[in-house]
Amino acid sequence: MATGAARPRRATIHDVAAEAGLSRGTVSRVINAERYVSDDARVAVEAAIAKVGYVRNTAARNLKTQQSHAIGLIVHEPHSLFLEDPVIGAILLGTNAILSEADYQLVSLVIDSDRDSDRVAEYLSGGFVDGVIIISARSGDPIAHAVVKLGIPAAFVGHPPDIEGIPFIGIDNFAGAKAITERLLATGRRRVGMIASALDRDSGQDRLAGFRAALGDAFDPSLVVDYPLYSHGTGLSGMRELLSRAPDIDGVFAASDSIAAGALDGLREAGRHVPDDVGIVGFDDSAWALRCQPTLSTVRQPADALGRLAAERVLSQLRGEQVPDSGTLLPTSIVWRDSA
Amino acid sequence: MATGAARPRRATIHDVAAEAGLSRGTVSRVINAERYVSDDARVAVEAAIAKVGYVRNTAARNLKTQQSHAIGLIVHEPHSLFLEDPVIGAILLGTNAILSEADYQLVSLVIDSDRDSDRVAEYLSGGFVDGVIIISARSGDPIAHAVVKLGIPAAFVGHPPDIEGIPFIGIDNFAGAKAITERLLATGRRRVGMIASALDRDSGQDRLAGFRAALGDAFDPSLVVDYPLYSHGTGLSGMRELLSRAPDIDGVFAASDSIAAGALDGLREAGRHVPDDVGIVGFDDSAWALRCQPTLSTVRQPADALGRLAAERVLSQLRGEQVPDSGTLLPTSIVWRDSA
DNA sequence: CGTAGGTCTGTGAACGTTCCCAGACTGCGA
DNA sequence: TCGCAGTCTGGGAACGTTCACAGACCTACG
Repeated sequence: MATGAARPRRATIHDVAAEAGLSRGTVSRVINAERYVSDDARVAVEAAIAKVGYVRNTAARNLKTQQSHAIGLIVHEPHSLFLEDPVIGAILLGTNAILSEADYQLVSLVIDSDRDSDRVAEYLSGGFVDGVIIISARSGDPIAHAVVKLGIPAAFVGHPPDIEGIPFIGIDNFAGAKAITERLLATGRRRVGMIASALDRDSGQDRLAGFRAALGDAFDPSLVVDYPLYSHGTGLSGMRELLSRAPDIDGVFAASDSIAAGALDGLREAGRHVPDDVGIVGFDDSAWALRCQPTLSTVRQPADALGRLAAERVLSQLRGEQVPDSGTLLPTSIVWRDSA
Repeated sequence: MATGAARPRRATIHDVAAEAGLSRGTVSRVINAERYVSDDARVAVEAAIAKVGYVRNTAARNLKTQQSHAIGLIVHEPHSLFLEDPVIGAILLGTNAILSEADYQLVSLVIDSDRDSDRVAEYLSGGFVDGVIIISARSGDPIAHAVVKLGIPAAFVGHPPDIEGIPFIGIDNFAGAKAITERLLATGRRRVGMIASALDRDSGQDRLAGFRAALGDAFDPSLVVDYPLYSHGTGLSGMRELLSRAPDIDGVFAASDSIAAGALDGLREAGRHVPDDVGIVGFDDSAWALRCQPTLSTVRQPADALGRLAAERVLSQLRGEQVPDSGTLLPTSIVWRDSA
């Protein structure tokens, strides 16, 4: 029999009240840790809860309180990348850790097309979530504007250039990119290029700007290629392109570790040795970095902390606290390994 | 201002009824696509819904119907692996596609420790999900037994050896492993080893058994190493161990693509050339396979279909249909590339 | 001793939906 | 003409919780 027996009726707050010889109200006060409950009552209720195996009915609670106790995590990436990108994964884990502590359910909403975008906007207006965390929003993002309009408590991870009124948590992409490029230059490289990506977002823009700032007058626009996605494929194509444009290239800053991994494959394909012929540095210090051959020098970003902080920002708005409108930038650090 | 303005009251079924000049009951019948609604009423209600921007209140619905409209996806893996493993990712995507079509919310429950296990068991008994899909259950799994006891509609992906009464969807690991090992042998390899993994699960066991069957009398237990996790690290350690045990090894069956990727790094480290010195084959045909250098010959498993089918099994139980107690095994195929 | 203020408890009402029943209307055959 | 089956609609009741309110009790102070 696969259909299973009829499930037993779940215990309600009434059963607990009857068992404890008290009223609904008192039980509710114990459950919600409110004031004005005597020690006797508290003990009795707790014993009764354990005895009848009571678990609070979320639907009834949500209905009465007009809240969903859910937070949406909106990710603007293709589904495939969502699963593949270790940075997003780490952010998700951090967010989830904080939210489950606070008894909130995380709902992941992946936006892959304009159709998704509309569906998610409708979902948000339906009150299915009490707040949202938005990852990697692009400029002109309709979802972000819908969130502002609906007045839903929110936080960005990363900083979309054109949206006001929502706090954001990010990293200093400019400083990180500048620092690692300088470090790469310090190894004596003369012809240094970049495989840029996601220029429609602040992360992509700022990493490029940092690279440019590090090079100063030596900056050569023909040594920069760019592609939309932070992906292995971007690195492979980008490296091929750079090699064809400048066969004498001896250093590459890849805008992410996954791109760097692709670039390494591109160099291997072309018979170049890393780091002797070409030095490569990445960005993220994700799971890719250690798995590369040779191991990748990269910029470490605290992805887990980004997720945690964003979640805390949303929760504090939900508690009605005044949240600083401005953003927070977390510091990055350089991890130097064997690829440069 | 980050706190946002007061949100407007959401339209209810009453508003729709008033707008359409009909009663609650009729509106509800239209929404739930029931019989006995006149065309006039249907049109009027649909217009009213659009006009007032009505979205159904899930909490109220769930409360009344005593269902959560959520399905749990229970994954027995460390959090890190959950994000990294492309097979699990593909299963998740397949599951989610089917469930969201049927208006069910997917809730991922990752079990990383015994504490998690207890928490999830309690969660399940709380009625937060109407059904569960269990991935990669180990033998003697307490959660699986709890599910049977609670009578929650469920389906396994993969087949835990000691649990009856729950349908499962799997692949024929034995046949796949046997076939690719035979193909590897056909390239003329003489000393073929295996890096096995997850021997506490059917997938691990069956892949090892298939390998053994393919070798027949030539099977040499000293050429098999095993580690708990399907991971890159397993492949690296395993390859080092195999090389130290049998320096003349010329073929390796890795129990997963991620293991194969690690093994490739191990061979590179030892200066062996693939496929000239050693031929390597993997299992899964995941995103890793194409990214390896050289590209990996492997067994393709329809991970997306596994997820879809498991979801459908659970949904049909929810509809009260009789589901065959037995399992379904989906066929695998061999994808031959450059690593052997 | 009366009263004020604090603590604690019980109860009715409400959240928005679905389910069920009663009843109105229609068409059709006896 | 009547009854009956089928179609359609309206409204009461209930799901399990939280909140507001009312009232009981205790202590302490004038």
